[in-house]
Amino acid sequence: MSSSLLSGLNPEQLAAVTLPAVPALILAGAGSGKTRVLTTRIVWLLSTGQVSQHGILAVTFTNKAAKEMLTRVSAQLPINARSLWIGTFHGLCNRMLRLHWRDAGLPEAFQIMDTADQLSAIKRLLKALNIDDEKYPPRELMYYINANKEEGRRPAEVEAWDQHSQQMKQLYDEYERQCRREGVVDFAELLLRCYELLRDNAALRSHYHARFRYILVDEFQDTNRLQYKWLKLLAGKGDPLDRLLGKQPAATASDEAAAVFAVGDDDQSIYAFRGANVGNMADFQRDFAVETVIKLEQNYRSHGNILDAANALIAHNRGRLGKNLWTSESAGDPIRVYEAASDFEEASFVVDEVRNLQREGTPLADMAVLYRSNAQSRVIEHALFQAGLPYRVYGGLRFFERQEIKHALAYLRLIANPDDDNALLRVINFPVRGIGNRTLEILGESARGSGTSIWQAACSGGAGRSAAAVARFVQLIEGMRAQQDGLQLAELVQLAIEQSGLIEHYRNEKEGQERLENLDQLISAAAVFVQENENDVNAFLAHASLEAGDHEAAPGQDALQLMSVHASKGLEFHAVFLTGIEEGLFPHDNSLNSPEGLEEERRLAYVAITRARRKLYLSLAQSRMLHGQTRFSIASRFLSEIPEDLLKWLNRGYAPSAMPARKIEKAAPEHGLRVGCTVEHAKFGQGVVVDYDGTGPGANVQVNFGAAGLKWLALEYAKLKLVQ
DNA sequence: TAACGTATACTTTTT
DNA sequence: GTATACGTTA
Repeated sequence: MSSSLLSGLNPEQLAAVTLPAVPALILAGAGSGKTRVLTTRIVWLLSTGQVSQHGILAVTFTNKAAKEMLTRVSAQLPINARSLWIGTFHGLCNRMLRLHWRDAGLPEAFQIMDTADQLSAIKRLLKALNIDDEKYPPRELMYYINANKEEGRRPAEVEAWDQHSQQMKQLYDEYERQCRREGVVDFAELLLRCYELLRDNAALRSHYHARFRYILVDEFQDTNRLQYKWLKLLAGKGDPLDRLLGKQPAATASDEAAAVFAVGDDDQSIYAFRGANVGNMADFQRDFAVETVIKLEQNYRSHGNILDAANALIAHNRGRLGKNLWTSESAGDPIRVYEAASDFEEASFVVDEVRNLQREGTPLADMAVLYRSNAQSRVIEHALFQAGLPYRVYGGLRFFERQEIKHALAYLRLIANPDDDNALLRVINFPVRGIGNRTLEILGESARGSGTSIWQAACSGGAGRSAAAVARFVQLIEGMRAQQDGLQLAELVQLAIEQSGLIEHYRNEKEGQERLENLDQLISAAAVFVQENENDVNAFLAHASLEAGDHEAAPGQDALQLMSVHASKGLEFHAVFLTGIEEGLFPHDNSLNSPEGLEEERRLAYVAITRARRKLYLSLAQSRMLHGQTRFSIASRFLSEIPEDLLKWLNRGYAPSAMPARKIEKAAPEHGLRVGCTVEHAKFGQGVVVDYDGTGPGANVQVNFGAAGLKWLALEYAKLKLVQ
């Protein structure tokens, strides 16, 4: 082992990297060198000969993180990237299911549905079963199905008390049937199927159990219940319930269990809304009898004031595992706070300040504007555009989600598996070939009547008036299928987009130029995929579903980074502008119903603050356009949770001279209060007048007190003091 | 069958 | 304010 591998690690990092084969929980604070610890441990394990490349499994949440890990490991060791099982939960499960499709009860060419595919599959199911989608909204059903799968529950295990829940359960069951009939799996199914495969197949389980002696988990706080159960099974810790049911042999001796190295930060858990369960961290310690907990608290990213602010803020959360970041860096600049009269003014503040920083030599790409919700980006984008500052917005449509790409992939899917009704319905009439709704209804009914796919129904004719058009479509697909042998993947893609008429169609469309370019890029993507992986359509299609591509606009040019706080997790910037720290926005109104919701918002703010290396700006707007109307708000409670001495108000005492134009619909009130005024209440503190009713002595005003809520008050009794 | 217009809703998001 | 979804009309 080269000594340089471990040099430069701090004592805690070194301890974590060189742990023996024991279960361990690493609490890695923001900027504490988490990725470095993970990759160095892998390299250390391999280079000291403790384990072979086959014996390690490392799992992450995002493809980006997996790629990063693989790149860093292979930079330090000559490894065969394919023999190392480093990937996302879904990627690794897909890998296992492709290897054991028969044991998993899947067709060899099973296809993966992304969220959009799943939603349309559900809509189609509801239509076929004649279910009122007002009473059973497709989105709700999708959420229900995924939530159950992520708890590891099949329809049979779902409890149902009343009529509605029984129907939901029934629909879950029907949905599964439909998926089976069409040979498709959704994202949650990949995990559940893989879990069940290991649970029910003792031979496979012991094979993988013997193989993966070291399991490393990144972002452990974001795991959901099913992911945790999967990990437990893979590590040889079994599932106590299944053991009781006799579905699994008695517990293997604990020394046989794989060494699970879980890295996470409970303070950065911001995905509870999509099923992440921070409780897994406590469960892990209990279930695996974890004795080694290492805290990485030294932060190598930010200046002291920024860390102090983050620490002070997050200290307001309860039930933390406990951690305090520190740095050997100086305190640095204070955190600058700017209170703007409107969202426009907030945006122009950002523009001015970005220009200043740029003049000082900070590259635009090293500055980020963060916001709680994507809708906030518009105003900022507008201001940046006007100012001629280049910027990039994260969170747009991704490559494999583009309409033209999904269409092209649908043809490929039909080549691989014509029973994929989702794919068939997407393109049977695109480009238009005179197959309308009525025809599809007939085909759908006929398919359902005989329990087959629509493709089968289309093949057996009987499509009514459009029979000829349907027959031509069947021939088209059959023709493509017949030609696929011996073709390179890229050639097959080209063939599909040409023969389907997609190229022709977009060539005739006014705005089709970009789409044509994207289709061209798809051919290139296929060529690259074959280089890096294998010449296999199914593998390519899985790749397209699991790795929808970059979320960002074209890189290259130096550009300011715009993104939601969620999207910023894991990134860092010289300067960070956290905008819209207002009650109702951040914390968001929808999160205020529960204490857990508020705590997640606070963690979100913690994540945002800890993205900044040197300069942090917090800004808010007293009024902003939201959903087409002006909203007034007061400063976020999070602002008051940061010690005042860390903050530098750039315009405190600033009088809102230019209150935004607002149509006066009501007579001028006699009480002198106007919408937008700040008032003080003895009990509720400061708030903003949002609305009023009446003008005389019996008048009521509605005030947003932020933390204390939105309240209607009778002016006569509530002694409101006008502030400023 | 397709295009066009009006109604509706809407935090955050990876796989 | 904007995207999307559905219903109506040519």
